[in-house]
Amino acid sequence: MVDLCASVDRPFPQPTGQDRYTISEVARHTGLSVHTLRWYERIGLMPHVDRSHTGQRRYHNHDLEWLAFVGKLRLTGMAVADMVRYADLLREGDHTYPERLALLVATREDVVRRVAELQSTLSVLDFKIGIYAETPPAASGGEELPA
Amino acid sequence: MVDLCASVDRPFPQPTGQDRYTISEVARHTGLSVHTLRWYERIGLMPHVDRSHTGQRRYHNHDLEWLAFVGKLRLTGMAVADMVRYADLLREGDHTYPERLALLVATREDVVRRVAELQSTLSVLDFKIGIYAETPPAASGGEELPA
DNA sequence: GTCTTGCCTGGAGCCCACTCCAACGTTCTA
DNA sequence: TAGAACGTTGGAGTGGGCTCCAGGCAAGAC
Repeated sequence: MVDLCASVDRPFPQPTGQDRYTISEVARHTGLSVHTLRWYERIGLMPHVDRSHTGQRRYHNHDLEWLAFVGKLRLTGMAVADMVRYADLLREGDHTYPERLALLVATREDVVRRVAELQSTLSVLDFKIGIYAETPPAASGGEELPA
Repeated sequence: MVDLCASVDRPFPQPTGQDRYTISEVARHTGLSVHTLRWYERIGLMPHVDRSHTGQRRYHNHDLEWLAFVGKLRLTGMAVADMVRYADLLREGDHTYPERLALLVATREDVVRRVAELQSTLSVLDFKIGIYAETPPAASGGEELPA
């Protein structure tokens, strides 16, 4: 892809909106470390990041969007290997469409299940917290157990 | 604590309800591996498990209850180290009451935050899945990106 | 007796997702 | 021209949460 903004190779800070970011800017923006950004690239989770004429990474807005999506997948608890799989499928083209959809649907089901699990832990926690709230510190009533 | 069921040292399977379980029975019951059960004990997450006269572990119902609670904490995503901390606090007695309560409340807040995060990933997933559902495989319309 | 099954122990090993390191290059500021 | 600040690489290290292993004991079945 031709870089339309290459006239000035602006080397430093840059308040966003320029579609040409250094690795540390992206780190600040995404909350990922520069280590992690480079690692994502090495393992194939981040496709072909553009480089400046001196070989430094220059991220574009579409890279930030991809990273945002990856961030969401990370929040779902999806394994990094599976995200790499998804990225691979995208690269491979249209015929991988069913597998990609299946991956997303499976992930969605996972998330729904995990939400339910968390809700169940919430009721246990609320029950315990309720006991603590009712019971004066001295008289430990319905307590768990440790000897 | 005196073991009221010790007359017969029943060596094998045992359908639950006897308040005297071998490690493999507990593993089956909890879904944890025997390795993990021993490991929990080593790191102080499991207090003083009773032993048979030959030195084998004999779990009681209160141990199963504790393990069930630990299982819930595990589902919350609480670190094992924090669970150990909680177990330690219980052992230390009533004066640790405020810290225990604080731990549970903090965990609860964590869970609530995680549920919100998961809900937000759900809407992203649904959006993507929607795109896949609308778009015929051939014409990949609003796709993410990988080059 | 010996075979099998189940249990014991301490310590090593494994997988995941980073995280850091050494050695070096590039560019801006003074 | 020097120094600071940022960037590059491949490979090693870290921490969490298990997981496995070797070597051995105990007890029922044949």
